[in-house]
Amino acid sequence: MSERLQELEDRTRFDPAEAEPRVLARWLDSGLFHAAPEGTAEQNYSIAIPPPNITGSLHMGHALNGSIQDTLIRYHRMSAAGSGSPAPQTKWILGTDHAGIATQAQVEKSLRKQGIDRHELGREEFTRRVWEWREHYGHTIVEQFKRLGASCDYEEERFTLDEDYHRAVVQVFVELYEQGCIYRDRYIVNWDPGTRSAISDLEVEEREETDTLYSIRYDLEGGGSVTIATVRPETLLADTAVAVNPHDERYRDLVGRTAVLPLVGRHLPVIADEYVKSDFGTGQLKVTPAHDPNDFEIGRRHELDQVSVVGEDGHMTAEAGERFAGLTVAAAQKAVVQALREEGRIVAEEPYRHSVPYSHRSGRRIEPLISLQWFMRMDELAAPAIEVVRSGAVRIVPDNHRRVYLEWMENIRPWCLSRQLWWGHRLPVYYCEVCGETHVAAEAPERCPSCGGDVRQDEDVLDTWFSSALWPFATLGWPKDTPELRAFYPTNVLSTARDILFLWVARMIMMGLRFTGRPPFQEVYIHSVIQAPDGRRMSKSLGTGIDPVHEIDKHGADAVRFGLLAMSSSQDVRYSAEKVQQGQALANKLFNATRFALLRIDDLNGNPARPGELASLPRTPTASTVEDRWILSRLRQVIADTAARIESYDFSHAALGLYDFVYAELCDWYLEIVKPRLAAATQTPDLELAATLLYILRATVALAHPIIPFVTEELWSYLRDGQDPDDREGLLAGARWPSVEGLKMDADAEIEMTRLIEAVTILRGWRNSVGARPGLIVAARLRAEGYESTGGALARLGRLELQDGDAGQIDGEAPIASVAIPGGTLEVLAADGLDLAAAEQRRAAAYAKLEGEIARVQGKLANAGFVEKAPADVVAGEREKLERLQGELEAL
RNA sequence: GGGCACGUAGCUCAGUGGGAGAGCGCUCGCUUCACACGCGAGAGGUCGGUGGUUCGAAACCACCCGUGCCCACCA
Repeated sequence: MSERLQELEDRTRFDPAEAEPRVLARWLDSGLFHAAPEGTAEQNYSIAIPPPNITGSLHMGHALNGSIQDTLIRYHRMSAAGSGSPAPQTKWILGTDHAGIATQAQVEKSLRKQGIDRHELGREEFTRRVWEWREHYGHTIVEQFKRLGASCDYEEERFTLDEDYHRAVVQVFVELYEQGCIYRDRYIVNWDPGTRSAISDLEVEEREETDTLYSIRYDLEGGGSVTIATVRPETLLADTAVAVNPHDERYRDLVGRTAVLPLVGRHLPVIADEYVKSDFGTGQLKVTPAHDPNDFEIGRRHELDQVSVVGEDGHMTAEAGERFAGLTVAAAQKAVVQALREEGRIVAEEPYRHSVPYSHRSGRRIEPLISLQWFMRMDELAAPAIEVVRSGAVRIVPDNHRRVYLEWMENIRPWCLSRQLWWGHRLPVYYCEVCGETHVAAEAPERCPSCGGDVRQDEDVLDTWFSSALWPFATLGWPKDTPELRAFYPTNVLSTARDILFLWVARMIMMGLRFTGRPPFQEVYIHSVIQAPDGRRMSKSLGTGIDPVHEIDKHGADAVRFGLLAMSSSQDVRYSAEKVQQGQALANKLFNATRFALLRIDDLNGNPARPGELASLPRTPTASTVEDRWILSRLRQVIADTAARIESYDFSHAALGLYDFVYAELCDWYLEIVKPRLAAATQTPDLELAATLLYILRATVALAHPIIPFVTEELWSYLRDGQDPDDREGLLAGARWPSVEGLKMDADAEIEMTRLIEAVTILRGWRNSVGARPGLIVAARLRAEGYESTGGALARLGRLELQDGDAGQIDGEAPIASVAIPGGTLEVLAADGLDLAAAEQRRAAAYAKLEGEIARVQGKLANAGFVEKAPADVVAGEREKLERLQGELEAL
């Protein structure tokens, strides 16, 4: 026995903590994960990772998506191996996102702990500190992806703020500006007082809340009054009109009159606008153009004044008047209500349930306010992006997301691009200090091109998603025409969670089409969201988060990968520790099955000390026994199923199908059946069995590799024969996907084995019910058809001593019991100490059940409707079934 | 308000037109010479409800009840 096998013999269980770091190191050293920029994207396979934030650490979503992508990548890398010369390349594009707001907030927080405010440092020093922070902490998540076994191209890690990347961003901005898509406007935006920046519509989260709806009376000049309703009385200070619906008969006379704003005394015109719903409240609406998006539109239509009373810091401005200036919005609300009450202007107060906007970033309540920002018109970019999805050039899986995408795109609105932050891509916009002209250019002008005056760059940075939108091509060197771009763009699939379908996926499609003329990927796979076991959202703040790295430490990366894939489905799922356990069990099972077989093969080989011997075994198994033919037939099936399931993103069935094959077919039946052959072979070498076993194990380990790469790689180091030219670096990660060529679908073997399995199961049940201990060998006589090749296995697995003899007696003895099995019966002869009463009970129950089934089938066949209308094969099937059941009944 | 899902064994989920399944948990038995993270055998289900289509419905349709998610500018 070789030293390695000797060592294997002592390892009775697979220890991920010990093996995984070792395997990972070999992978990283091998260079196998690096894809050479050769060939075309049509030949190659590529995926661009959704770039994790540098602030992040691996959470369940990353772990699931990492498992999904790595399964795809490894499967395709293996499929490519040996498929041509040179083999197609498989690349998983890796990188991280600078994540403007999130990162800035994180670094600000850590500075604050040291008592430093970013404004003390100034912009340049602050961004320097962020870069420093990134050097220290920004790679955590990449290291964690390695723990998961993710086979990204680590040799080329991108970052959305790299110089090259920045050039791409600037070029896109400048072009879109020159084409008139990007413009600057004073517009009402979602202002986040927490980050003190504008944010986009998509970063706003609505929450249902109960507030007080106040009805407030405004006097009209010349007598009379109007009554408006509001949940935000403090914004009344910024009212510049009162509006009614033009078709509202009640208020026709009011239009054109003037209302007097309480507390302030401002004169407000009463205007007519279609927006006002006559049937809501009093049908009279206060108009606050500076603090409500709808009122802003009304204001534009009627050229109303804009009075801003809420400032960017979330406090009331000077325009709110002396009494309120400087108060927080909440305090101002109380003060305004108090003042109105004193004046007797509050007509009614009632609780009111409505949705309130909050910042997804800071958690603070959004203050709509007017601000000078950069925007991008989207309709022109959206049109082709709608078309590619509509036509199927880009396929969204599962396809119920397709409609959601299309509907959003069809109603797309301008995108607020600028953010009042320091960390990010600074806008390539320059203003002349002298003539005030705006210049948008890739290179900063030294002086104003118009008047020669000094220029200053816009202070703002771009929304992070603007740079993310370029990810699939900016990472490959665009706008230069690089070999990388030719080899890997467009990518094959984008795998991501649903929550960034609009934020990111839609924008990548738009930008990809606009700047490369092609969609950035052919398919979008939207994976599940993993919820906490109790169905709540997994989140740190709720305390419901489960740390995948911790789970990897505990159960191994294979277990976590298997578990997550097995959990995933087309909808959200709850985290299932049991599935991870199942994965761990599978890894261990496969390890032990291989270990067992290898140690026996060493014996079979007939020669203890020649490791090369295995290599000289026949490459293709010559299956001559029924169990060999059967397992190879099943192997063919599981290889084909697994491939089809991976390719159709059906990961849970890929994982569970693999589990079933390994557990049930390979271990419970095949290995159990061949054990006597293995035992016999210790005397006489059995190279045919050795070859078959090796063949099956190599194929099984290889087909499991995309899902559980670590344990399979470890096993490959024992199984590889060193002769395969495609066995790159001696690693399974570079070996080829098992072929179904040479594997036959063997229907006869499947029928025979199914019969055997059923018979053994029935027999074991019988033994259990009569209290036959495993050690007790029961003498029996087989009176059934179809066990010509499997009788030996039946005897061994059923712990029987099969005897020949005429029906009805042996040595003058009549059978003491009979057990119905497919194709006949098994007559049990003398056996002491069996609880035959229990067996009789069991038999009676089986009999009753059979009778019931027969009655049901007979009823069906007696039904004229069924016989006439059901398909012929179904009817024939029922007839056959009836016959079989009657035979079984007879036997009982 | 509009849209998309989901409701199957104690738990988490498969199954989507012809004999109710898996993993875990539970019960019983087993140190059977790979694995006790193991092996074998069991118990456990009016497939949310009602009606319809069909020879036949867990599956298809309608409505109802319950749960979740997304989108949306009614103060």
